[in-house]
Amino acid sequence: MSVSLFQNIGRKVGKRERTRAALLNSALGLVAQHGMETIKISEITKHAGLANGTFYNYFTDREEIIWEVSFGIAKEISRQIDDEMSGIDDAVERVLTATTAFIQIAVDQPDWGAVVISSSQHTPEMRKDVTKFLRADLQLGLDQGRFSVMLDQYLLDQIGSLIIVCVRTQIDEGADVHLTRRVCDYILRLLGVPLADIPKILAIHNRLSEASH
Amino acid sequence: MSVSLFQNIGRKVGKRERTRAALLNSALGLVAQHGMETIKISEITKHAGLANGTFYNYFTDREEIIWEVSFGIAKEISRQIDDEMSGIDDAVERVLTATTAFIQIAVDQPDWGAVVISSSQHTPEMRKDVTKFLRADLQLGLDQGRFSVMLDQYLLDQIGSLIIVCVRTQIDEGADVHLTRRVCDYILRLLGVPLADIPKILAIHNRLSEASH
DNA sequence: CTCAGTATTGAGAGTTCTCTCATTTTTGAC
DNA sequence: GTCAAAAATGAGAGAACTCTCAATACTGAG
Repeated sequence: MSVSLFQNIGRKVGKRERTRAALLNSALGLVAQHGMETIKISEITKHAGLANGTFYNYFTDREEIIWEVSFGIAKEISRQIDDEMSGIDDAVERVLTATTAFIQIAVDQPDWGAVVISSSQHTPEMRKDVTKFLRADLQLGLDQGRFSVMLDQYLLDQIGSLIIVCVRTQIDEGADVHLTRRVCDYILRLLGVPLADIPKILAIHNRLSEASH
Repeated sequence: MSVSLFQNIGRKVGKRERTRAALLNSALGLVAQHGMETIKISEITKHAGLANGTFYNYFTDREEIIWEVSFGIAKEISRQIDDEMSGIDDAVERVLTATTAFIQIAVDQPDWGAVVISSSQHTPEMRKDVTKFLRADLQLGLDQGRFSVMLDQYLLDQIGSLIIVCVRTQIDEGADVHLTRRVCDYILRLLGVPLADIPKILAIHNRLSEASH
């Protein structure tokens, strides 16, 4: 889990791929520290132990490497969430699992979390990506009569922003599973799950998620 | 309402104040267009019809003018909201009025809205300021037994983020009072107001706010 | 080991800004 | 109208980067 994202483990992987991965990793670390906007090419290469000019053998400009870093992380997080969700049928449980897993990953790997936060602000395209995995499950929950809310991009953006605030708070102030539980509570409230039902639902979810680890 | 914020209307106001206001207004417009980070001093002066060096007679650097712009807007919005809230006693109605007024102001004056959005991302201090006006009313609602939720900074940040998403959506896609009504709904749900009570509360609120205009 | 193909290097030309300051212009009290 | 104080000006020194490219170093197939 704590292995770098852009690392080709293959023994005899071409040098080209290794250098490329070094640059991507370096950029990932720096974006996490200083945000996406202010990062310098010369910092990326220096931090990767390479000469300035090497950057331009691999990327045309800052935009390009930032985009690839964001996209790589989004893809990897999606993959991990999909893994965790296989075999869960109940719509409510799926929403909670996806939310919890996403926050867990972003908080465990603060570099990733920082990039997710930056991306959600600067790359609207990425924002939709983050909430995409929720849409189908929310629709399922509506079909099952579990939610009472209007499903559209606005709702997804609102739920996404709750999740982002949860991640940001935990990155700033330290991991705290209570904050994750509270955001699950908030999301269920927002979706129109009756207040009286929520404690039981959360208890079941927490029991399930602890059992699976 | 559509008059510029940093404009001293006084007939014979000192030249110093007028130039200062011109710079602040220019910065406000540019921050709204290009965000807080990437704004250039030379753009500010050019857009204000002044020479480059003049900037430094008034501000030490970019940070300072950005801070003053943000602070000025936050103060003015607070003032306008306070006006609107005088004489409202019911905690729930106060929360809805403050929320609606804030969104209304930010959307009517997109420059202000853009700055509020930028500030909420880059200046944590400003984020607390924006939610400060809510804290007392939420406490009041808890005392009155109207809300069922734990009140702390995390809750305020979450509610603040719902409001910011509402503002951002309306700035991007055009003003739409339905989105404001929906965020009021979401906030009441999040605060633990029973689902069954919410439609009536919102109907009363909308009637009141239309009557007062 | 050889050598052609790859990859890396870093000096520097070019660009874009910030911030200073000697000079010029404007202001307003008398 | 005068004139000292206040304000504005803009050329330019300096800093910080980006991106290029000729030169150099490395790699691995034969």
